[in-house]
Amino acid sequence: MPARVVTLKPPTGEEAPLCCAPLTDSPLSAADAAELAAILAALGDPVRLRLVSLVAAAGEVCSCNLEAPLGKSQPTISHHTRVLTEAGLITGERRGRWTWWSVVPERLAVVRRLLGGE
Amino acid sequence: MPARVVTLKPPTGEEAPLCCAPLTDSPLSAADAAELAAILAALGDPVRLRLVSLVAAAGEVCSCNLEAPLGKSQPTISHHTRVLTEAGLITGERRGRWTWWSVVPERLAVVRRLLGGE
DNA sequence: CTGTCATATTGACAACAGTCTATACGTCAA
DNA sequence: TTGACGTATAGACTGTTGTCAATATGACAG
Repeated sequence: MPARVVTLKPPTGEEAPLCCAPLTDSPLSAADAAELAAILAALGDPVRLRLVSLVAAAGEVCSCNLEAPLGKSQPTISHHTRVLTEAGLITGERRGRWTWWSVVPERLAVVRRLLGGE
Repeated sequence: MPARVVTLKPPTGEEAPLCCAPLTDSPLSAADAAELAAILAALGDPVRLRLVSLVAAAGEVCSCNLEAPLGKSQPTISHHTRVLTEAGLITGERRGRWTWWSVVPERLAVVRRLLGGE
């Protein structure tokens, strides 16, 4: 089992404005649409959705505990964690040999709000 | 401009259970993940997102008023409206020669709830 | 019936995405 | 340093997706 704590760098330097009104209120700008679409596309895969769900429900999960429940190979899991990380939906924290993943709740909140959340 | 009102058939017969707890509370089943992912994938395209946004903001829009703001050809618009319809996110209503599109707010609400909306 | 107009469908093509095997990289223990 | 182990990357393959030109469908007007 893991031991020390070494925070990973924020994998992408992308800063997300993505702030404003729900898309049901006023037409999205092309730029906002592109950014929101990128997040939604990251969530638009069954394996990644379940991955996010597993991580969210557990609080923290290491990659080694994702392969079995998702039924995918290690490189495939690594691929999906990367996509989700680049979308800002999860973050990885390296502790020794293990990488522990957790969700970024604010990112999901952004999606909810843009989708018309009250 | 249009005239008579003839409601379109519900384009896909798919009935969506997709009911339960937010994916942040407990791991999604493979089936729920597949269905939610399909909706999110439909929203995971900039053109479709803006299309939904345009329709939602205007209440109702006919296809002929989508080509210009989205900068896509007529068949491409038709393609995207179909994808969104099959995902249950918009519905089309035929009035004479025009098809008027409107959003299905409950469908967006489903997404928000599954994404952890309170 | 015929022509016109709005929308849908078809077919084609390039680009992308999900998956795997093989391999490289980093970290810890001895 | 060396070996073992968890994770990341590279490369290849396949299936899907966004797009458009061409064509079909369906509705209204005359």
